Amino acid sequence: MSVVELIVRGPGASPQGFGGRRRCDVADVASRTGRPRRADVEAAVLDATAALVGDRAYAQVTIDAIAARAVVAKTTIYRRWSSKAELAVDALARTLGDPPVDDRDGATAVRAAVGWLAGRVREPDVRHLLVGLVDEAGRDPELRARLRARIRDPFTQALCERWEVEASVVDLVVDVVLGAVLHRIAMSGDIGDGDVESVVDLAVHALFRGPTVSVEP
Amino acid sequence: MSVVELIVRGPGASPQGFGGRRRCDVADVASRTGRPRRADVEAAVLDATAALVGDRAYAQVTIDAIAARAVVAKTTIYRRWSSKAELAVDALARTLGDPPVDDRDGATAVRAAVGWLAGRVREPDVRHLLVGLVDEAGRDPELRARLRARIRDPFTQALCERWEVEASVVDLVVDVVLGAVLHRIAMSGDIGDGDVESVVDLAVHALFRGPTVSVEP
Amino acid sequence: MSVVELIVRGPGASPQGFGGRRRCDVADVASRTGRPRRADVEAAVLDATAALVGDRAYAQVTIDAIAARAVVAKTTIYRRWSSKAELAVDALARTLGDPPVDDRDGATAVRAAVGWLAGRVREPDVRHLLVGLVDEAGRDPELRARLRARIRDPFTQALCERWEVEASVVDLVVDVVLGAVLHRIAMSGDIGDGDVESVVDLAVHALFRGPTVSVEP
Amino acid sequence: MSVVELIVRGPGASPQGFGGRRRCDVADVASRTGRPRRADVEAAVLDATAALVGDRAYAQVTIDAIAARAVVAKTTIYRRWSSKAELAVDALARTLGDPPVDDRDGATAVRAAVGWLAGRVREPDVRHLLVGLVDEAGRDPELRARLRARIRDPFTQALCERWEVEASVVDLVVDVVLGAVLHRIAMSGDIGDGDVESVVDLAVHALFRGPTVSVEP
DNA sequence: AGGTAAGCGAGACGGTACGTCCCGTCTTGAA
DNA sequence: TTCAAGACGGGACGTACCGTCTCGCTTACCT
Repeated sequence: MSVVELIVRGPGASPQGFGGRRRCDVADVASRTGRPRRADVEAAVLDATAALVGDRAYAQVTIDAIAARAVVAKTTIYRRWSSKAELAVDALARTLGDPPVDDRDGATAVRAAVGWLAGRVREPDVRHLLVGLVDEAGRDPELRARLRARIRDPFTQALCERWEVEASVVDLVVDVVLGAVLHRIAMSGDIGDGDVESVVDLAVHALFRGPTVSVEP
Repeated sequence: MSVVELIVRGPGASPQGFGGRRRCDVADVASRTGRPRRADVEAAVLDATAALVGDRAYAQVTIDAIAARAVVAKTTIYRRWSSKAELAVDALARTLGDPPVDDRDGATAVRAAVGWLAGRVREPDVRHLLVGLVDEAGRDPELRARLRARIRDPFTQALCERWEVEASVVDLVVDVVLGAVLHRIAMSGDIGDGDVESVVDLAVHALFRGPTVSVEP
Repeated sequence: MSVVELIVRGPGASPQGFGGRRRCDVADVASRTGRPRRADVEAAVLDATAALVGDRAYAQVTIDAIAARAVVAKTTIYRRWSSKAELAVDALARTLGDPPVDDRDGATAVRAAVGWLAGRVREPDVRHLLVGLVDEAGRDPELRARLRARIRDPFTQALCERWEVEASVVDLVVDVVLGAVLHRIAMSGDIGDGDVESVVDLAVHALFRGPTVSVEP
Repeated sequence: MSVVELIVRGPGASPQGFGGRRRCDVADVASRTGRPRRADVEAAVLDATAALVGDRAYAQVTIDAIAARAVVAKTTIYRRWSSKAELAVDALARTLGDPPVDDRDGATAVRAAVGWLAGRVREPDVRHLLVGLVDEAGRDPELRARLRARIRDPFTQALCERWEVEASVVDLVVDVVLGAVLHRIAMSGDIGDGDVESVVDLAVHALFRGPTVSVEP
């Protein structure tokens, strides 16, 4: 089961109450009666979101524009996602994708996976989505949980299962890599390949040596 | 707009909107004529911004609320800062402050300084401002430059002058620390003291060992 | 904006501001799709306008106040009327109403109708609206046309059809009566019943004698 | 003593309390101490006002624009006139000017004077000023008084003195002529020469026959 | 085959904030 | 004192999105 599938389905249907009255979760299509939902809407909307977010920043992308681009009514979007942020999380998960399969042994493969993540977050669409969500997550605990569950956890989990490293340390590594790359681009507009390498090395080093490093002058 | 300017541009050159042009930078006080700007406005607005941003997130803080809290007209704010972002940068610079003076020798003092930065960014006001600005910086190169110049450069410069480390490496350290802490809080709502330590150690380690680290399993 | 329109114009053709285009005319209800406009909004807004304009002058009445009084969002007003002036014309037409039916023969009835008009324009709401619009009409040809079509023409037409007088002469009579009454009140704050009589007589006299009168001392 | 002089001086210095604290009246330059007022400011400001009001409508002309055009500071304007309306009245009086001297006998000369007034009010500058003031006069009794004293009364008075007609009737004639012409232009954008003639004839007829006319069908 | 329940497109709606414009007042320094 | 210059408080403007709602129509499943 790919991370994307896991994300879209959710790791346990997680009906933790998004949306007051509506049934906004994409997954629980359980209802048998009535006209079934158009199957292609979800992908169209998610792709439209990612495409628009590739050009302008997240806050500049309006729901109306997404709806227009996806050739879908705004109502149809809000029927599936209760807010722009929720939609963005799904769009991000879909755009981000899964790390490539890697048959190599431990450290090499782990480094490659972290490097892949660092590379992905440099892309405008991923970056804009993530930065926009980080902003909104500051004022919405549920969004934080969703973000964790859909973006960070799948990655962490994959690494843990495959190469037996501790989850909490991997979480930190992910936060360091994503945070550092995003912040550097936010400050400078871009980040050089060398600096990406540095950040990844830094983080992965911590992964294997343990997080705490003694400093001698 | 001075009369001289008006004469040069010709009367009726701009059929409406005299006085529309602004000189928004707080710094270029150059103008010697006319009523001088109230000296206390800047501090009042900046403090009001920081105070409001301590409670809710940056995007939730309206210019009207800032004006009301600073007991100042909205127009007065727009006369000095051309946008909310520009105002936020100044508020952040003011709120952040300078690292405490430190007489100790090299590594210890550097670590302390970086640790101080990590601690500051955990505070709600600094964090909200910085996260909000990172979001907006994605779509505004000038804001990026401003952010660099007002927030990161002073810190970097202080470290470089005092303890002779390379600026580009310090920049990276700052980005790693800020990025990692912000991202962790965005994902988890909080960051433990231990994790802060880890991140600081990680970054400072790189500072002294050089950025690139070879990894052996 | 329909999906079809969007497709024709191309996706992303207008990078922001979807839905920015308005169809402000209250009349062209043509659109059959979408949520229908609330039927009671128009009357509520128009009545609110007339009521507020009865107290203070037209320029003092804000759109926000009208919206508040009509218990309607400001955006809803701007969706139907593209400007305050357009709204005022409709409010004026509604408030002014039609001259009372009159079965009497020619001159008597005509005089009564003109007298009715003179009486109506003395009322604060009609007067404030008309004076405000006259001011704005000076800088807006479309508003002039609208004003003619909605206010003067219906009255003129009614008189012409019923009693067979020439339209151009009736137009002049209307302008004389309205103009004179408004101008007198603007200059003096009020106009006596006798003067109203004089003005009406003056105008109606011209109506039947023809407009040009030779003067011998 | 010309009407303009009469207007500028005021028919008795009339210190009826415009402006709370300031001494805004142009006339009472009595003060002996301090720097004397620049003599040319008044004409420059009044001319600038008339010139600007010739292009755009009264409400579109800002005090800043007038100040810029007159090459004068806004403060200087407000030192002499307490509001835009008061300034406009003076500008109107100056622009309007006096009826040309006329040695002919009674009716002919009276008709010529009224015709001159009708012609003046067709000019854009006079018209815009007058219409704008009529609008504002609706909400300001003092402005009404000023308008009467400076615009209508001098004209009326001149006619009364010279040809011995009753003031109240002349007032009505003036209101009919000005009102009708202004209203027609407001409605139609222009008024033909024939219609001006008609209006003048109408009014002057009333002047000599007495206002009330019996109507027989 | 008809009924029922939901999906869908379209767009109106309430609400909030924005950034601009202009008014009339004020505060400085120089004349 | 006057004047130039321009900051200031205040109020309204018209726009932009958000997320909700209400229509009429469509499309499945269930009697």
